[in-house]
Amino acid sequence: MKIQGPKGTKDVLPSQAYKWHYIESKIRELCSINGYYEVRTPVFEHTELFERGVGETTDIVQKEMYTFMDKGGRSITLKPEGTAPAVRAFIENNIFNEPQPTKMYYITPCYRYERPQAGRLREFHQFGIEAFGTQDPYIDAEVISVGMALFKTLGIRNLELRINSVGCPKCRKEYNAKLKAFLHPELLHLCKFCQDRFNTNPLRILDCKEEKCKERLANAPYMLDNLCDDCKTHFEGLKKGLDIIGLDYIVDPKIVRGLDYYTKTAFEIVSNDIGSQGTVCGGGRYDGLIEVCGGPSTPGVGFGLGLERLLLIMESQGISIPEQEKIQIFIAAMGEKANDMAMKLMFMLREASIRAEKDYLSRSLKAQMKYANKIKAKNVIVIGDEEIQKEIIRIKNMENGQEVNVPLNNIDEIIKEMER
RNA sequence: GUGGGUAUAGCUCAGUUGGUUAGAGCGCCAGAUUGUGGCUCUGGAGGCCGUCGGUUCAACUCCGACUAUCCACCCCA
Repeated sequence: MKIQGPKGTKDVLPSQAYKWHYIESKIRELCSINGYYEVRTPVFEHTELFERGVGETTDIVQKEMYTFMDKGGRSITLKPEGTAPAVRAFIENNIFNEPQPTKMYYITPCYRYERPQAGRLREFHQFGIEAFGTQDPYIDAEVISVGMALFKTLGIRNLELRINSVGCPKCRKEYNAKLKAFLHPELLHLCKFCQDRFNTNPLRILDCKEEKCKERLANAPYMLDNLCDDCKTHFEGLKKGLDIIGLDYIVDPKIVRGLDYYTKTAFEIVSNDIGSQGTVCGGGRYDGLIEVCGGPSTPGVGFGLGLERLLLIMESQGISIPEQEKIQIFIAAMGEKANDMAMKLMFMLREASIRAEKDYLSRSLKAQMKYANKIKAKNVIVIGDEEIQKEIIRIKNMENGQEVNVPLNNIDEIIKEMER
């Protein structure tokens, strides 16, 4: 019986890995320019970190985590997101004692037990950044700008930046009461999902796509209109910050984040090109999270960005990625002696950092030429008895078909000829 | 967790109203005079038609279950 990869996982094959390398290199370059430094945290953490950090009531914690007992009887969970582990590392290593803000980024696999669909896997990869230690709304704008800059450098178009404020614990509590008071008499007229949401996540009701719900909720109060002075000032600061750096945005009072830790700023970057899972980047501020995880009261802001979704958008927009480097020279050999010579020559060329390759399947010369063509080798060296005897090899340029003779033992000359 | 689609060669897919040796294109391998690729031509390998059960004289084709996969809901990156 054939063994398959687990549901919701995807191999990145050798012929495709260059796409990931390309995106990762762009990310690292961008983070460096913006002053974010990489943090690498384990793929698994104590379950409690996510229960506290992500929130006990969230779908992620309640039904989507890969949780198991290790042999020491500890409850372990594969990370479902990157922020909580980054926060844990920040606290555990006392980074809060260093000059603030602390700006870090990560590229990491994440695990969520969900039904796979377009743009959603059980193992997926996230690029995220976090800025700890300041409440300045301009750093919220900076964080958003890093996400937007990545899309820009990759040539991705047609994205929408949507921003909102989800308030702070103080004003959210008042607002929740107000919202529930509004919703309660409407409850029977809403769809069954919304009736469930009333208890679990009333904010989500505002985002329901059912027509009848939309009608009933036309006059519902929004968090955005009920912010306390502090949160209101912060949101104005964010908008001003985005204006200053010239980022277009849409204020969308319906944006809700699914993780409990968000406060004030919430934002999404959305694409219409990849099906229903259009949010490619989502994030916001989480001023209570570090304290909840056992650290000193410290504000923070960040985002997570799905790399598979990023790749999907690039694919659907026909954005080309520089291909991986091809073999520079293929060494075709005829006969045992020539094969030994090819082996030696190949390693000498590689020592000189030339991407050289030879035949390993005892193919005929013709088949070796075909193979060289197929792997897009730029040049082919042909070695046979005649060449060994004369100590001269022939280099063929595969683009124009021209051949030249070069002394067998002169690596410099060979390299010069093939770069011609 | 809920709903819908799909399952035939390595890949993308055909396969007539159930009927006898299951096909194509691409890919792979080998040839087209003796030591040279791309184009073309010829040949070859490769399928328990997802699995199990049922209907039938007869099932790739019809029915059921299971599994896998895709898409959508939920939710999220």
